This record gives sequence, C-alpha cells and structure tokens, in this order.
Amino acid sequence: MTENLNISAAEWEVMRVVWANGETTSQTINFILKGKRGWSSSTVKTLIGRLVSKGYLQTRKNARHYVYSTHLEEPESLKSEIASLLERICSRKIPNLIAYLIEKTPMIAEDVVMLQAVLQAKQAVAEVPCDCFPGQCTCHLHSIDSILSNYSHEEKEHAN
Amino acid sequence: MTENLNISAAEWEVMRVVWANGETTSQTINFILKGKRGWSSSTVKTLIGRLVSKGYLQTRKNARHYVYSTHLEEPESLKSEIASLLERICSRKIPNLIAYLIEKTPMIAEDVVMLQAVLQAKQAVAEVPCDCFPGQCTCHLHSIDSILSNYSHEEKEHAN
DNA sequence: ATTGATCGTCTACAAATGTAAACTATGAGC
DNA sequence: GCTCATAGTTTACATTTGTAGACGATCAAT
Repeated sequence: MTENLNISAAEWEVMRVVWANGETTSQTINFILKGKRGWSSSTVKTLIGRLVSKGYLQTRKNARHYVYSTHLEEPESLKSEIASLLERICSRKIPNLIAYLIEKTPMIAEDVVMLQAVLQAKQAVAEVPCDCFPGQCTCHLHSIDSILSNYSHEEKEHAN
Repeated sequence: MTENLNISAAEWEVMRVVWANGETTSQTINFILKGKRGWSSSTVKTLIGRLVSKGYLQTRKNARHYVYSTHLEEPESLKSEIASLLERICSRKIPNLIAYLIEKTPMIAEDVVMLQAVLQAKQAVAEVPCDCFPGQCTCHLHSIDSILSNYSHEEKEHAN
C-alpha cells in the first residue's frame, strides 16, 4: 500500500496541481507554478516529463494536446513520505512526535473530536520493540562498547 | 526553533550514532555503520566531513584523535524534517494525517494516555485557513479557471 | 629514529535534482 | 498551403548526494 515513491520536492509541486485539478493541461500547471515558484515553462516541462517517465503521471491526447492525470492519491503519497521519515527514529519515540504534531497543528473542534475518537479506539500493546540498529539508539546502547573493544584488532586491516 | 536543516538520509545515519552515543569516535561510527549499511570507512569519513563542514558536528581533539559531538537535538531535528514535509499538503488535512499516524503506530497504554492528555488540553480554533497556493488545493480551486482564461493571451509570449 | 597503523583531508565519479535553453512537431489562423 | 504559436522532447549544466579511493600527518611500538 505504502510502497516507496520517489517524488522530489520540485516534482511534488507539479503533483499537487494535478491532484487539485484532476485532468490538467500543461498550461494550467505552468501558470500555477510560474506564480508560486517563478519557474519557467521549460522547468515545468522537465518536471512533467520526469513524472511521466517515472510513471506517476499519465497522459491522454485530448484533441490537440496532452492532458495529465495521476493514479496516485495525494494522502497515500504523503503517508509514504512520512513513513520513510519515521524510519529515522526509534519507533518508541513516535508517540512523542505525534504529541508534538497535535500541539503544533492548528485545528478546529471537529478535528479534535475526530482524533479523540481515533485515540479512544486505539488498541495499546504490551510493549513496543525498539527496532533500531544497536548503537543508533539508547535502548540498545549497552552492547556497543563491548563489541567495539573486540572489533579493533580483527577487522581493522580490511576496514581500510 | 525549527529552522531548516539539511541533513541527507546517509548523513542522518551518522547523526543517529552521535545522538545515541554522545561524544563519539570515528571508529565507533565506522563500526556501527559498516554493520548496518555495509559502508566502507571512506564513505563514513566523507559523511562525517560533510556534517562537520555543515556545522552539525563539532570536533574536539582528545589526545590523539578527534571526538565528534553535536549541538543538534535528535527530536528537534526530526521535527524540523517533519515540518518541511507537512508543507506539502494543505494544513487543513494535517489532522487526518495525525489520525493515520495514531492508527498505524504501535504504542503502549502509557502513550495512549499521554496523547489523550495532550488532546484534552488542545485548544481548537474556529477556522483553520487554507494556506495553499491557489490551484494546488481544492479549497481554492474555484479561482483558477477564470484566472487562466484571462492569462492565455497576455503573458503567453513571455512565458516561452 | 624508523615503520606501520590510524584517521583526517582531498579528489573522484555516477546518479539524482533543480533549473532551463534548443529543437521539433503540429494545429490554427490567414 | 504557409506561418506562427504551443507544447512535447532532447540536451545542458550546476549542485547535492551516495559511495569510495588516494594522499598525508601523526602517534605508538620497536
């Protein structure tokens, strides 16, 4: 479901236009991104081209010219990006990050209620395993020093 | 507080080691990342060097060699990364993303309680403004078509 | 003092990304 | 049918990133 996309930041700007407008002409994309980012039409053409070749945009010939559309969903794509980011920290710390997001995101009462409901339904587990590689998280720190002292004299030569 | 970092994915691996271990020798970083990513010591050296020149790692000469440390905090750095990501969607949709994170993140009862408390304290606002550039979000979609029809005949020549 | 291991700096190079010009094909207006 | 504007394709080029070898300095052991 949340497979690895690779949509660069600049390409994402193009995707947003297509997500917001559905079938979209390059003229529209151009107009919007010239306004938002000051990009020349060449730049936008390149980005569209790359998205097409990556398979993230589809083209359909509409009379004279192409119309672009996408099979990707915006929310799914963002989830995929977020998921990659979250791999950067210990999974045990994710709830703290969520707390931070709740605090810093402005939201209306409905949103708060909705989140309360989600939390209400949340099934807790007995323990969340630390999924970090030893030495990259304090959960596992203990092992590192001892391992290191053995290491120094065996693999050094090949370490070069 | 959450200023723009630019720590690449590979560099982040090095930062994690320093965050987990505090003052760290290159030997330790090397050992851990050779294990986790199979990187040669050259690769790790380059990454350390880049982090030092970007000012994210500090060096201290400890007798024979350097010891690396950082002034950045891991949670702050991740917040900064997340914040940049969230600029990719309409701020009105962030609560949905938070809901998704709550659902998909495994957590213990304590975490759930903690989040409930945070939500309890959450101050809702009357309305969250859509901060998207017109044409990149359905909130503002209405304006685009009309703007576009005017556009076609004035700026086209310069748009080339 | 010489030698070798260690580790920091310099150089290298391919791939991805941001940005854009040049070229080309084609439909629309004259 | 000819010309021009529009928009897709190709080529270009600097920067960042991932990955690593070569070079150089220095401490430790002999």
